Amino acid sequence: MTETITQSIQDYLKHIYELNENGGSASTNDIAARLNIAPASVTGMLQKLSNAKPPLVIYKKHQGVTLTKNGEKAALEVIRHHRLLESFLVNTLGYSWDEVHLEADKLEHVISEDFEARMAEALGHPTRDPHGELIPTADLTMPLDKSRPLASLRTDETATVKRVSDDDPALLRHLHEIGVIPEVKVTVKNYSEFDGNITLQVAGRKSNVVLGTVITNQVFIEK
Amino acid sequence: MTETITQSIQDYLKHIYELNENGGSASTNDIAARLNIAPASVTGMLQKLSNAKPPLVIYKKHQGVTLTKNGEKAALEVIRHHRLLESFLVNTLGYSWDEVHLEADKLEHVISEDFEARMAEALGHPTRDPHGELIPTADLTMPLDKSRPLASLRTDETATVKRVSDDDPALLRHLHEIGVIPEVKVTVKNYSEFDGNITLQVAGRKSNVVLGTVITNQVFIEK
DNA sequence: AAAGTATTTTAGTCTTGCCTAAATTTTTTG
DNA sequence: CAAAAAATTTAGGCAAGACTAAAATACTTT
Repeated sequence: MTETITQSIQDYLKHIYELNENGGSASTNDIAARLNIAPASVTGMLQKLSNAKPPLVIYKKHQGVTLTKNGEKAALEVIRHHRLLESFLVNTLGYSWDEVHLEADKLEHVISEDFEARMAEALGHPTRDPHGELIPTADLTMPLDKSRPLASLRTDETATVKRVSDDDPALLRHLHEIGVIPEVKVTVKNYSEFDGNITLQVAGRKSNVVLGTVITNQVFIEK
Repeated sequence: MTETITQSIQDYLKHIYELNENGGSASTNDIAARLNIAPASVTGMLQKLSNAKPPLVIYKKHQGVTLTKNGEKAALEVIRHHRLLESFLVNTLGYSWDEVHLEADKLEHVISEDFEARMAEALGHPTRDPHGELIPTADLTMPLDKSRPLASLRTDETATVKRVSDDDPALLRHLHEIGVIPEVKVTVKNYSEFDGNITLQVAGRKSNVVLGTVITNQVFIEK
């Protein structure tokens, strides 16, 4: 009997997926921090998920956790929902890109496959959401992301903004204000060895902006 | 400390509201049937809701249950969500009127007040959903419904279809096929004393249709 | 009005998903 | 490399919201 994938489980899988994207396996503590629950609760759930049939995660005590193929499919399903929803809300209901995240976090667990398909259709099967994050395909494959942090650019290099971290609405509003949004061309006019500050020229803007590493590590570009 | 209104509670309140609309107080059994749960479970929840502070229902053992003002507001909130969602899904994603119900049942508990407001705005503040059901106003008042069953019309009477019961998708598809949809003018060409059948002329249609009471009691008109 | 039937409530369980406190393991550091 | 610190797991609990079986109440019918 296949395990029922509850809302709570979807949230675990989604966050484990994202943690796996960066470093290898996701730690109990990191998961707990992201889900805002106690680490002890996470341990319990991980045990459950790894004993599910079929297992959704691979879990060895004290060594963090990785998704199985099944777990990954379930995670990508949720992520696809989330990112399509963000696009849809921006497009159809005039949400701004700093407002969509919370709403999508709730809706992603609830919409039907039909709803998902209709959104994709209505939006013309987009490949990125409003923050530039790649949308898993309908057959649940995650496209390869070739972007790297703006922080890695040096003086005189030019690139296109592809993606922006979406979890801080205030940062999103600020980036929008200075024109740093997906598909915009930017040129590094200066890189400071000391503090990592980058002086950036943004296409279509008169004056340059100086961005610290806190920001330049949250903005991703492709050359 | 105000009671948290969970999804489950919202469902109870919504169905109690609808049962209250017809006969006076809602019985344990009727609620159980609508929610597809055991009557014993309903009793437990009713006790909880009537002991909440503030109470959401008025409940006397063995005598069914009624909503308090607070309970009614909460119910109307959910119903407003549901009906706006139905309109929105039909309008924006091309759902047909027999497909929206299930989707709206899940979404109604999850959307924010902001989402609700944006939908209302985008739809031009509609007063009825695709089935013609009245949408509670933004300040949570239910407009007065003056419609009555098509079954109550007699030969040579003419009226406008206002509303159609939305819980049977097959019936909805059939009604759509024969053109019996909100705001359409109809005329009774014949009423049969024996079986209650009504022969109906639908504006814009060539041939008349004969409808039994099962149908004519689910279609509501105004003269 | 008594008997039988239908409805409702009580009592006791179960599962999910979270919690805290304490124990254990792993990692870091002097 | 041992001691301290950090991370993780175990153990025991709790609340929500469902269930079943049995008891109690209310309604119907003769």
